Amino acid sequence: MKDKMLKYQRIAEDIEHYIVHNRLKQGDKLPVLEELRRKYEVSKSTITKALELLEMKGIIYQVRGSGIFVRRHKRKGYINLDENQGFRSGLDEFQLTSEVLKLEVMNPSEEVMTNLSISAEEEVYYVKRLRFIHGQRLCIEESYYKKSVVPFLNEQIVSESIFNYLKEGLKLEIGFSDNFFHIGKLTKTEANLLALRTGDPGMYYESVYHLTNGEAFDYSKLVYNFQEAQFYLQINSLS
Amino acid sequence: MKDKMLKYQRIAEDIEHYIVHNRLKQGDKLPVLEELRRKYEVSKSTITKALELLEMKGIIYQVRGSGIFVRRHKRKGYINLDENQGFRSGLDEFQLTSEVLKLEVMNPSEEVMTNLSISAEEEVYYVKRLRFIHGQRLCIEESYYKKSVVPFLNEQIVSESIFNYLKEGLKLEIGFSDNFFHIGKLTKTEANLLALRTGDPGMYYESVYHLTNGEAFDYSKLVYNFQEAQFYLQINSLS
DNA sequence: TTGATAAATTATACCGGTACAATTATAATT
DNA sequence: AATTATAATTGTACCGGTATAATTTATCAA
Repeated sequence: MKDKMLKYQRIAEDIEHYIVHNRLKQGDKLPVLEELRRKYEVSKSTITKALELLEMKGIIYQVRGSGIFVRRHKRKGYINLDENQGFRSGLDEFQLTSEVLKLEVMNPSEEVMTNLSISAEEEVYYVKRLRFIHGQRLCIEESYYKKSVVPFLNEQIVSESIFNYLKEGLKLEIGFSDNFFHIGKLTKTEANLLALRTGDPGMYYESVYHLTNGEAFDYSKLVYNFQEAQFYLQINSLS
Repeated sequence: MKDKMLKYQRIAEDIEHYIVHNRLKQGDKLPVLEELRRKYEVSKSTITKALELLEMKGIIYQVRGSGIFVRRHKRKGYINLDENQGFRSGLDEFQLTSEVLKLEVMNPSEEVMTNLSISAEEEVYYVKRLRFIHGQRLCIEESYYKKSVVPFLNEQIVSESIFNYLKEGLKLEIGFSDNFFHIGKLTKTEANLLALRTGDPGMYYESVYHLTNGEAFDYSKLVYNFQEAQFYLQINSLS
């Protein structure tokens, strides 16, 4: 769990726990920087780094001349897109299960080659799953993993959280992802899998995940059930 | 334009321009940190800050021990949700126009009171627009602005970019926003406005915008045309 | 040629300092 | 009481330093 956590990470985590544990709400004031610095016995810049991390995560916001405040929104039950590597929603997990429809090694199609920037020779794992949230059909998921990065997958792993396996098992570090989506009408096949009707609304979501060194290793296509899926996204002004 | 730009902002902008101007692509290497430091004649930490900003914007990624690389995805025509304050898509703007359906001062409904954290007495501007992209119906937009923050709006302002007016005209600084969305079927009224059919797919998108001091000032509800709207979202692993 | 080992490169963590800008609290003035 | 000027608070910009971890390159041995 704590492979050798950095100071600022540990502090950020501690402050987040403090916020959650004490049930602080939007706008509540945290101790001032200098006070935090004394408490954790680190330099000012380390505290600043920790707070910056929390700010990016949408946990706090800082106001110059004023203080450090808690940032929280009220709505529950939304999938947080900011941290959708395995659908963790802050601290309380969603109850997700999966039915594996297909698992095989194959050569990439044109589409997969483009999105993963690989040649036709390079092999990929293909995983097709039906995912459930609280027992309801949430989405159809088709994923392609570079075999050179993810050398082994089996039914067992794939029926649980793949990203958890990638991080804990393979010690892969995910750096960033590109995500594309649009709305459309379900085909007959899709509708059948989601227990909906042909032509019903669906959200088509594509992701390309990259390691910290920039290498793309996973291309995934999802089709969401319009009745079950609702999303949250926090956006910070960058300046 | 350059109210008094900070060093790291100016440098970040310069590097971004360099990337665009020289048409660098995904994975291209930028000069090493020490070289940039010499070029811009600033301290290491200022360069670091500039690069951090570019990294958050999804322009570059950095690899320890290796270097600084350009991050670009290929797809065009997607609305970038990361910088959707007025729908700027990087450097090339979308061709957006608006038809104003309603503009008035009113007292907030329960829904608006909740989302803006205000009382029934506080007045808000209500703006309803139909927005077009390249002449096609893109979305219906209903926005509520706190009158205490946005004291004046007129037909002229509202028919153009409201956020541009808020930033340039009122010098408001937007800090962050909470965004919620889900998929559904269009009502008759919505379908009429978007020139679609009742029951066609639609994306329902809600935003709450906050100033840098944390105060919520704008609550907006959008309904997107499924045929026109496609979205892009870059997500960085935070650690 | 291969594969292991060492060295150089490069970004990041962390320190502690000064200066400054935005806000808030206090005092002075009307 | 309300306004205005002043001071204190507080987060941010920027500096330049040491140490370290990840990667790449160079070196050496088999």
